[in-house]
Amino acid sequence: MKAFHEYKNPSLAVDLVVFGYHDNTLSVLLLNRKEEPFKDQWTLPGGFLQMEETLRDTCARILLTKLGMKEVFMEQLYTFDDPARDPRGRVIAVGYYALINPSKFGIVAGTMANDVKWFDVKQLPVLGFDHQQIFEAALQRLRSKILYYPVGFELLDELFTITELHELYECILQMKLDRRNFRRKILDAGYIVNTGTKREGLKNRHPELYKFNKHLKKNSFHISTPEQE
Amino acid sequence: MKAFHEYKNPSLAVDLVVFGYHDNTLSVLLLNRKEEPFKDQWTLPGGFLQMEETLRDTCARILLTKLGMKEVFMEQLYTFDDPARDPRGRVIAVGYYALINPSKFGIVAGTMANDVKWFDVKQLPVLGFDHQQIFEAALQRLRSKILYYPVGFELLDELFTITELHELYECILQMKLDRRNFRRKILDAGYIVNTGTKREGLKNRHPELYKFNKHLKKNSFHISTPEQE
DNA sequence: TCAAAAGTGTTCGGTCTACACCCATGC
DNA sequence: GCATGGGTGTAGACCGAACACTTTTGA
Repeated sequence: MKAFHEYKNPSLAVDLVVFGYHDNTLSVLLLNRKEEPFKDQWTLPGGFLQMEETLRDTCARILLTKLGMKEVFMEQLYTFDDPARDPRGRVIAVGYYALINPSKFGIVAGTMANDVKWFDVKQLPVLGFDHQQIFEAALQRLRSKILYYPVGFELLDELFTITELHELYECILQMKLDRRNFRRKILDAGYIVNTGTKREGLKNRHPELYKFNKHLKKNSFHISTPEQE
Repeated sequence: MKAFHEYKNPSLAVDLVVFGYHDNTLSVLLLNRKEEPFKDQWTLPGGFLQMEETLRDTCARILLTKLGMKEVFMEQLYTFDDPARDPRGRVIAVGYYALINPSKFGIVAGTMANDVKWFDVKQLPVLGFDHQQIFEAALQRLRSKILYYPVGFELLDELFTITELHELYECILQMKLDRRNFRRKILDAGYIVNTGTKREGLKNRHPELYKFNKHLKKNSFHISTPEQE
């Protein structure tokens, strides 16, 4: 057996799938690379792990320095190890996904540097490296997670109406959900709390505003979908 | 930005949670370390990634060379990155779990080298490194996966009775499941095929032998548990 | 008073659960 | 024939899906 330090090590990177929700559209944040390889192509934000960092630290550093975001929801996805995934050499990438509310950081389409851009998940450009694969894993995880875990609140404002939450679910899952059954499911699960206030200034009846219940009793619910996968 | 090769890299290892099922007991394979750190303590089998290997390759190499097993079911679990998880230095470990049928490899308790041993998952010794955490993640994954994906067949012989499959489920989930409802659920899902043969030589009625249906139509089922988690 | 969205309740049908009964075998 | 486990059926509870009606608001 070799001594501990004799092993050659691949580089270790994280790649981030940053989801944002705005105007009834689920988007992903992409960077336009200014260097080879994949110069002028769109890729996921990412970076190399520093020796003293945890993987979460690395993600947080990238989110803060490259994108100006902090304290966002984040979860590890999967570790991607195709030896050919990076033409520069052997790089193992740990995929993470993050959920952010774009309005919190004042970065919406058009106002950002032209090398950082939100893309509708339904209309992604060709991505460099194996980032298409990482993106797909993230979207799949988000879609299955939202069915049994209250993950949508990370994407909305602190106060929201049930209709807004409903639209978010339909947008992420890309399917129609019965409005009334959705409402009952979410309320029964105890995930949201009525604040007693209403959203004003709308044309029609003023809907009640809810907030996320951080101290919920039950720890799971289940939104049924016609095609379980 | 630093040039590509200037980054220092942590070591990259895999750690394996190898599950085996025998005599109505779910066991994990542990190694007794002969070196520091954690000398004479039990740990999960593991090893460092070689530059030309995928993570699966590394797992397969460890399984073959250390344990004499090949062509086993394997799945990536999670990547563990606590900077203090290995006292020798910074080591990132990608956890994998494997499901094997001990009778296939002729390694059962007592016949193996005394530094390799099966332990009942209910009576594990204190583990070195962060291997307790990795083990727990693996057991949790196995328990949730078996509810909707036909993963138990990796642990059984090619031919098995429904009662044997039922006992396996009860053993892994650590709960009683109604015998008759279990039978219907499994049969309706189409996951097993009646071979027409029967297990002979038992005291009572000879049960029918089934095999796993590799070409199933539906791709999911759901075993309900009293306490959904 | 009308259109449009928000809020509430009810019916129907399938699925899961908790059972009881018969069948095959070895002793 | 009897003890033991294997195979099959069924009534009731429960839950989810589909759907209709009333309420509130701005114009």
